[in-house]
Amino acid sequence: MEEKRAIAALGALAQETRLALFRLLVTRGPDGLPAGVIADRLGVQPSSLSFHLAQLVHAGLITQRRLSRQLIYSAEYGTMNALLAYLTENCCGHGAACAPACNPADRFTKGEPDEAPARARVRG
Amino acid sequence: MEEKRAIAALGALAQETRLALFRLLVTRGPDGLPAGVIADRLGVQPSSLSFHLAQLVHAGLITQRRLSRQLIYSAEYGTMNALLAYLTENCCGHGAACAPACNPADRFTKGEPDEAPARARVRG
DNA sequence: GCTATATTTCTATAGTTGTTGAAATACGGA
DNA sequence: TCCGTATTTCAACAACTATAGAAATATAGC
Repeated sequence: MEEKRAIAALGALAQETRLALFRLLVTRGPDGLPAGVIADRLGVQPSSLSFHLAQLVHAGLITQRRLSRQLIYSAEYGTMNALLAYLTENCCGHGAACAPACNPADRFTKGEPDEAPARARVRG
Repeated sequence: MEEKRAIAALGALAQETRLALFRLLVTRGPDGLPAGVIADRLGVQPSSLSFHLAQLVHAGLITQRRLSRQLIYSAEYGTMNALLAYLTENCCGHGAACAPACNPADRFTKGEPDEAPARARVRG
């Protein structure tokens, strides 16, 4: 990840509504949520939510897809992982980053078993 | 980590000078660097650097200590790790975060061997 | 105590960001 | 085609953030 994209991502997350929004989507996996549901959950006005959604999309942290009349937003895990790697770059020596990839695939393809899943692989 | 502290940390990092500054300190480990050296490396004016250093200190991402006439700044790895955990919370299911702790201790106590060190332990 | 160095604090200014409400656009169904 | 729902875009304003330069503070050595 280059500096500019990292700053965009950090700036996008450094705001109450957007941080809550992103964390909400992170827990939802690839399915995501429609804008209206997000607005209800977070208690923000539609125009304000739209503004924040656009910022997160522009930063590459979430993606948008249309499903009939609704716009569905979901977390972009790759960007988040790249950001974590960028922040921790060289923290443990010689070009290595400490942060591994967050990989929600297991959880959302296996029907959420009751026990905690195995750790995501590093750079998986 | 609570929301307010996470936002403060993200906001502190979402700026060109501060992000470069934090990443510089991350590579230096507990030894850190004096303000003057940082100003030279980043090419910013002392008053501007001081402003940015204060923001990072306030966000808990770096700490300050005095060494004679110099003020030495170093990265606060604990805060960074807490932030990574906060961002990835529940991304892999059931309250678990994917991001492990970045633990520079090995590197800085073993004299930086030529090969890459073992991965930092999770929540170590 | 005086001087030099290292760094911070203060003040002013320019630029960026978030909120609101009203109007516009996109889609689906009668 | 007309209507209702879902969502975005626009414009105006208040609040916050970054920068520069000048003045102030802290420390060390003579």
